[in-house]
Amino acid sequence: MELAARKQKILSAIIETYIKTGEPVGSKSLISESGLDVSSATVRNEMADLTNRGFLIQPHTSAGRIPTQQGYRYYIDNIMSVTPVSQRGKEYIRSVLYENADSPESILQSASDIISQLTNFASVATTPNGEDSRIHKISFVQTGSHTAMAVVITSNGIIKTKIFRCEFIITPEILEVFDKALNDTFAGIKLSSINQPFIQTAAAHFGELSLFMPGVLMAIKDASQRAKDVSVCHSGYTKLLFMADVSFSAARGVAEFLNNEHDLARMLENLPIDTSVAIGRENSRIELAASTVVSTRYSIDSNPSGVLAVIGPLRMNYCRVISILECVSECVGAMISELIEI
Amino acid sequence: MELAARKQKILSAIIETYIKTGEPVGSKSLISESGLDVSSATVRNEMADLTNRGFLIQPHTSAGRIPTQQGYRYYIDNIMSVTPVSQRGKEYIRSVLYENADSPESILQSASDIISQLTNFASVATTPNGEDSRIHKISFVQTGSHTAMAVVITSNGIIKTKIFRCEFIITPEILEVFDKALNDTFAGIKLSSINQPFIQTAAAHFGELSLFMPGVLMAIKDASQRAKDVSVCHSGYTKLLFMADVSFSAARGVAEFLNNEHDLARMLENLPIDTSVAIGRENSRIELAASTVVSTRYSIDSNPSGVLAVIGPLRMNYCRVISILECVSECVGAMISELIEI
DNA sequence: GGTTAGCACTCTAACCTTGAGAGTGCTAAA
DNA sequence: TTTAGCACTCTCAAGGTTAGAGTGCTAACC
Repeated sequence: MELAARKQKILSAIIETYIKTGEPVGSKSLISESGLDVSSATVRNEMADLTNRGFLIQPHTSAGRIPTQQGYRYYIDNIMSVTPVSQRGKEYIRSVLYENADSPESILQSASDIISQLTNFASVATTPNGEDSRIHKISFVQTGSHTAMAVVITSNGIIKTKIFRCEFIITPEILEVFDKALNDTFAGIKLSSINQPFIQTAAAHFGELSLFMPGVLMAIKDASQRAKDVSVCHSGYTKLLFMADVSFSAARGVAEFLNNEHDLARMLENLPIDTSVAIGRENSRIELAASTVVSTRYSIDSNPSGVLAVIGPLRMNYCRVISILECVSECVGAMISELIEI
Repeated sequence: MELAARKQKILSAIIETYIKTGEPVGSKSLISESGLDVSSATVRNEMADLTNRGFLIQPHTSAGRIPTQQGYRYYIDNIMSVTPVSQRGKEYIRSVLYENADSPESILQSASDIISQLTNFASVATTPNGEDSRIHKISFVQTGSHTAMAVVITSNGIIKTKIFRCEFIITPEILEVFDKALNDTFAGIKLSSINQPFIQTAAAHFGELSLFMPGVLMAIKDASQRAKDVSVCHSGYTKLLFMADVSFSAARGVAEFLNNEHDLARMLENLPIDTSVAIGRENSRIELAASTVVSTRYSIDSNPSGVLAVIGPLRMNYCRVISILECVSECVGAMISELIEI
């Protein structure tokens, strides 16, 4: 549905005013604020039409108009143009991310923090999906007389550790045996194929050595599992409380959904590759029917990987949020790519 | 201030009814619910007296009474008796904690989770203070051609890792040199003395070897720092939203305080050793003036260590919360002690 | 002296009414 | 096609009313 130029202009002005003020926008206040060169009556006619077509609604007869989900959608798709973050802003973002650039997880946590800080909304970031990555190396560190830590390093740079316990006293020699046997067995194996049957087959393969191994094998399975699973960093959840135009019970629903890492990860996994905006009921989850999720994926070595997203009310400065997300995404992608190459 | 037996009985009945219902308790409804063998007029006289003495207040003239901070205090100190968690409950708690019993941190996270789940309030748990503990061992794991992970194990069983980067290509031989040199230097050193000057002295001591070491030394300093610092596990923060008798802005203040890990850790550090209840303004933090913090410390090898705490409204079932906290505390202490011995 | 029945009193919460203000849609004229 | 004008609608805030809950006080009772 194409809108005439003036209708677009009026829709745009209403949305931008509403985003700024949070108040329903009336015909009179609109012309005084946005410098449209027509009378309020003309604006009223246009508004009535935009309302009929579903771009605006009136909370009640004597109130101004506010944008509908469809109104925001049209604005985002056809009117809004995103200006990238300024050079100075970009440098600031990069410097903040750089402070904790040791591991993908810490970069993503910083990313989530800074997105939340800059947008003032809740923010989440997922680690790259490890479904296709493989075991690169397994190492062991003795941590006690009966305990040791397995360190699993994957081909996509994720490092997971797991402490395990043995019935017998651990010696450097035993760890060496573990190291050799397990790297022989696991190196190059896809994380997704390390499941219970695989572990059992491996144990059988080790013969009598396997008697020593239940703890080790479970530790490796656990660490591989966690390396494969997408984990979710988040920041600024308390900011959800201050989404004024959302009811208390809706905020409660959102908070509970976000705290359920499993469901959240699944929803984030299904988001598209490009920057996208899911407004209200466009979201796949009913809990988010009164929220907007703006998301993008960062790329590692040009392959789209994890998600960065902002969760906020429908009424948000989409331009600003998208530009921040894209800037952080670019920096995160570059940093993680660099981290893995080395 | 000692209260006569009947006054105690009435105060107790009012508090217990109020905790259950959340409604101000009137003289008439009190006798019908709590089986006191006197008339409502007598109860009214006693209530008037308890109000004069500061144990109760009336929200307004025509409402019933609700307990004041002082009322709760008297109830907790002189009336309430805590019945320990049932055997079955205890077994349940232990089994949940056992699922993730690899490290102190994971035990404490599970502890926080289960406390929040059982009490339906927000819960926090701190790791043991590492101020007095020492470096037990440092190990290295190669993670990339230019990166490696330092693993710092402390005398109190905390294990921290930190990835660092070197300008040169890392080989097993180099890591061996690091291992030897650094264990010689750091083993037995108190975490609290590993600061910037110490690192510089150590670097000077290494002579030309130190040129290779800036990344390593910083990694060890960082890991030691984190092993020393108390870290805070938390759970159920969203439950703060549903504390009905607290205003929205107060909930906001609490949420923001809890999200500030540094201030929160400092407050928790200053809590007493025994189980304690800080009601409303008894809390050291102004943000918690409308909340109650119930806390206890778990003991590692009979030494009081970190804190387990519940943060909720004044109106909570203190009996139940205290018994749950003490039960979890006992289990956590035993598990961490066991973990370290091994 | 402690306890109780009775009663006047107070206060809130819920409801209604009212008026001001904001914004609209429609109509007729430009 | 645009605009001025106007009657209309609806919300919000303020003020008023009523029912109900709970109180404190007094006088009688044990």
